[in-house]
Amino acid sequence: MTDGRDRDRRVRRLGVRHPPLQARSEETRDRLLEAALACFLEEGVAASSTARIAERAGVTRGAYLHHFGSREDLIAAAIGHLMAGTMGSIEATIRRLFTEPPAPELLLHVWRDAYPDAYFAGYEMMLLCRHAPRLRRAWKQQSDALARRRRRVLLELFPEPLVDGRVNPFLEGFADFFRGIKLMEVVRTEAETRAVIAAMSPVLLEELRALQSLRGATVDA
Amino acid sequence: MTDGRDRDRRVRRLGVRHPPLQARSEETRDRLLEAALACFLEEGVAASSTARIAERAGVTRGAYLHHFGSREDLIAAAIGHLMAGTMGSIEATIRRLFTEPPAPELLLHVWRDAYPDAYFAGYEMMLLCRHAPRLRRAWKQQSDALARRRRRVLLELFPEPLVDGRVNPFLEGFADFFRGIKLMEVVRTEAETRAVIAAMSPVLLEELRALQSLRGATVDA
DNA sequence: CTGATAACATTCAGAAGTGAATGTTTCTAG
DNA sequence: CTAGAAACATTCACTTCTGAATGTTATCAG
Repeated sequence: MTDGRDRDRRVRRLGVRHPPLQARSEETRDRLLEAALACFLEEGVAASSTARIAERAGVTRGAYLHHFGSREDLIAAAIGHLMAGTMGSIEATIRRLFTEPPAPELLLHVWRDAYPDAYFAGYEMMLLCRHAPRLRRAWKQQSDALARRRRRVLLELFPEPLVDGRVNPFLEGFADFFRGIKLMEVVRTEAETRAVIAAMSPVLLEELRALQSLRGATVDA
Repeated sequence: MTDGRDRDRRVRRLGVRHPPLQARSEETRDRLLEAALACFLEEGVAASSTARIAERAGVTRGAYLHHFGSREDLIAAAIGHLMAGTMGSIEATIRRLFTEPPAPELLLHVWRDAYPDAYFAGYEMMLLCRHAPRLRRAWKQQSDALARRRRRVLLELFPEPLVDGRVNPFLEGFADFFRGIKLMEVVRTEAETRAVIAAMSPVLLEELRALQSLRGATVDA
């Protein structure tokens, strides 16, 4: 009951960090999350028991249980861990989309760099959200943080009035297209995937060009 | 061991169908598959035990076990059942795409009619395919059948040389976009979804118009 | 240096799920 | 009308997973 309050008080008393112990703890936590994501990716979420994850992390099941009260806790944390890990890549991709010339290769690179296999674990967890309110809340919280960061990048590249009106929604749709592509990789060959991207290239690149031409421009009202 | 051969011989001897018994059997099978898909959709594949599915189907666990030797068998069959059930909708959607005027509402209708919630079960099963070769084979077999049917519709609407070269790949990408949209519905409001569709409408509709203008035309070589 | 506490480890009991094994009923061919 | 097979039902044994309970070790404030 009062654990949370006690801990807060202690943390306040000691300052924000107490490195040695805390550091070890956070490393264990990180190892567990990394192992969880790797396990989800390679064996599937359903097949990833907490025991298997702890084993892969090289910690005991007890350590896992110390950090995460339940399997759901772990998954919720894994969602955050995955998103945090891909923030950099997403930021880089956005900059690239609106600075590099929109050639067909650009889309191939986006597909390869910005949509790594790790996303399969994300899709599985996203679908879990459908039936787990707590996971859905965790997802929303994390994706909101990601959206804020994305918006900051876009505000650098575009004048404010344009961002929410045209660039943001297009980027969402653009991302959705690649999410669909990524999902279908499960049952497609790489050649088929490339063919689909190639088929959609003209329209996407055209819109990209149109948006690029608006960079730095301002729109009144 | 010889069950398969014996059965084949018997079927050949008696003709392709022996209705009354066979009918009851197939009805049970269908109920199981329907229940499985409903369960997958409403509770998630992971949470859908064979017992729960049998219960929902209103049959005993024994009946289930008689029809499907393993849980994987059931899922493989469910993949086929889901695809078979959506064939008609897909065919109708394709006809609609290339006959109706490409207005923004068209895309909203496509989203609503051609991508029902039932697809969430499909996405979960698709992701299972990543770690289950048998499921992947089942998926490929079914989706090939679906592709053949789709091609037949397209050949009606377009002269042959165009189908594989331009129309088919575009349709794939078009579908991928909506798959991504559908997937993200898990963590989006309907308003957000509509905004994304609206943002992508111009480019998609333009391409659709371009393809429509090729209907009935022929290309030599 | 010492008590308190966080971090980690081990054991345990209960729940659930799967498929094999073994009945029982219903139907149909001959 | 009867043998036999298919459809359906029940029971059972086995494994696996999870989280609670409880024990041990390492760190730090005073």
